[in-house]
Amino acid sequence: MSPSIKDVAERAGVSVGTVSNVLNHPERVAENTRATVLSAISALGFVRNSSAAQLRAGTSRSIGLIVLDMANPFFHDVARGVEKIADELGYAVVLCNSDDEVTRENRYLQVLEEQRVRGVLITPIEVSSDRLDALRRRGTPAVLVDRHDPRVNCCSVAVDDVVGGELAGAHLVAHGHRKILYFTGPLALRQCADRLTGLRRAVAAAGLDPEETVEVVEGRVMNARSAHDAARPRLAAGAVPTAAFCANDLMALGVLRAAVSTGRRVPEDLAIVGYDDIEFAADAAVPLTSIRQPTQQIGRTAAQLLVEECDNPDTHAHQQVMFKPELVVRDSTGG
Amino acid sequence: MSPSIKDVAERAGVSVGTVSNVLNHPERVAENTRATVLSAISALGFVRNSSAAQLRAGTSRSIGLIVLDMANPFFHDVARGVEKIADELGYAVVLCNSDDEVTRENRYLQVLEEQRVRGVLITPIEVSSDRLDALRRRGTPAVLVDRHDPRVNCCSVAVDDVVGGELAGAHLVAHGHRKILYFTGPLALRQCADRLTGLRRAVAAAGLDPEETVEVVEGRVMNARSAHDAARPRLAAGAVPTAAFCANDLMALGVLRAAVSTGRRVPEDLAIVGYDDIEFAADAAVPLTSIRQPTQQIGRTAAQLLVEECDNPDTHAHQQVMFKPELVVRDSTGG
DNA sequence: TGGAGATCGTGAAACGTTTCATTCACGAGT
DNA sequence: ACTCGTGAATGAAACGTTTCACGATCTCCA
Repeated sequence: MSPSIKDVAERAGVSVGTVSNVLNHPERVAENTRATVLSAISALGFVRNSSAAQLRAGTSRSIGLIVLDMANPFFHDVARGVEKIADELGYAVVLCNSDDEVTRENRYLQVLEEQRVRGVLITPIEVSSDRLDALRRRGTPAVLVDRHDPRVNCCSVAVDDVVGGELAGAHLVAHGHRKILYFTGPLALRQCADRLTGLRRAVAAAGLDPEETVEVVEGRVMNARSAHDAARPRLAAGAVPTAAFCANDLMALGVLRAAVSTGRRVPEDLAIVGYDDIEFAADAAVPLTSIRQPTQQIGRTAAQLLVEECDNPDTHAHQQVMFKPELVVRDSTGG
Repeated sequence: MSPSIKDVAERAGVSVGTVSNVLNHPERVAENTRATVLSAISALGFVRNSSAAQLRAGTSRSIGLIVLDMANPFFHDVARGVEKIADELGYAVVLCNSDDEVTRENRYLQVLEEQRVRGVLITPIEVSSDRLDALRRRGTPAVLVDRHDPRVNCCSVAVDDVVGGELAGAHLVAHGHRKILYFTGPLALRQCADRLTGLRRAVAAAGLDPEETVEVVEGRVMNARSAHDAARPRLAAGAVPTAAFCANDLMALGVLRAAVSTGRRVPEDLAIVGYDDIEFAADAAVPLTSIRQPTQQIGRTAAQLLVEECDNPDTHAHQQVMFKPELVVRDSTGG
């Protein structure tokens, strides 16, 4: 089908080894031979067959990245960070989207292993994955993203969600709020539970009773619609809460809409704090106060850890990196 | 390093050919041999080396997808549609994000060609790409996504932006608006220009003078911030326009924020129509009327066209598919 | 009993690279 | 005149599969 290195060699009147050298070690071949070969290459439209190259080389220069959900700006930024570092270090990134489905996750792990990637960056759907363990046992390093390994068996990079909850709680309490709604997804998710822990801790630290001050509104899904629906009845009644903390920005937007449509002013009648500081947070009708995570940094660090492990499999020591989130104050809490 | 088919064969006491058959044509091998081989496989933790397989097979079962910007929900949905069809037809999708940089686009085209993908789906950054032409000339089919080929040399799938502009214009005119601001990105972009053409056409169709009715506000970038900044002075003055049409939803959100912060009520004082119908449009403080494009459908159709071309390179005839967008009415125009 | 099928399994070739030991050519140094 | 060294190119082996023509073994029936 497409021309091979052999065709190029023939046309240039050299051996295949020389053509290969032109491709991979240009300095080893004399000026004019190189020119002849290069012109043969472009005349024939030769494109290297990476399967053959990789088969022979035995090792690839690529890493896999499996994210939970490409629609989520968080993971998009993580991917950006990963690509940046990979680029610098000469690795290619194979991007996979598990879409929160275990079967997809497993399929991608299989594909990546068949492709002999050097390592894998992954936000696993479940805390422990047999498929992932098997991969690691066979010698492909993995780094967990936005998760921690309960057994400290591999590197991981995450953000401290308890601190995030505390930042939000302290901010609201400092503004005088004494009745705070916490809109959250399933508390079975570590992230949701940790943020609540932080919120309560901040409330307690201010000498208030968490039981009395914090009301938890737990929903199944974490989108704007569900938060809007959950918030409406609690706001319509002219009720007590003066503040809402939401487990992500989408939910915060939902609460904001509920406030607007029930005639409550933000932040005068209701202060709102979101989480993630997605792009839209700053551009909401009332710009949202939110908790920002160092997303790109997460990706960069994860990639660095992975490459470090690939390059020094023996001396490598696993690390659990934990970043601190940061509070971004905007109009929704009175700026 | 990792065990090969040969190790498996040895352990199972069969030939390599038989192991290969177990992997690829299980029906050709007897029940018990198959069982022996399978247990050898799992005992050794054998994972097929896809480089070798592909090298020998000569052809891969994968297609490339190069999108402009993974952060954009539009492309995310397109990707979803592509994956769905590819899945059904047994193809793997290699996802690439050119991030609007020509060098990245070219690098990915190179990588995909080296991997011998069967075909490429791409939203090219520039109308014509030499690298892409070369790829096609060498026999890798390509389908354009959200773009059209000026020379009708390959398949393409896009949406009619003129119709989108017309829908928005007709809707606003029907609601009595006689002074409409059009917030847009560079009119050099076909999409932006087409939407304006449609808007003017609708205005003219209602017997109004487009020159007088439509005021164009052209910005360099198409995000919420820029639209907000451009809108503020034009709204603060208690000025004439009663409606805004925005070239995308992000800009519409920016205009909405400008309206809220200058005390204009939406839709009473200012009606707003966005474009794309992104997820957030429905969840904005005032849910946005918007123009919806059949995004997943675009991805599905593009994938089908590509696979069709891969499977029947000879009988294949290029098609330029053009979908019609649809108006989604919500509160921001008085629902 | 022999022969025709059918059913399974074998073994070697081939895919397109990279690598590396080897050869070649040619000056320089003694 | 000879070795030595150096820079350049060669050619064959190897990477791990898949494929395919060919045996080997069994079953069935005349």
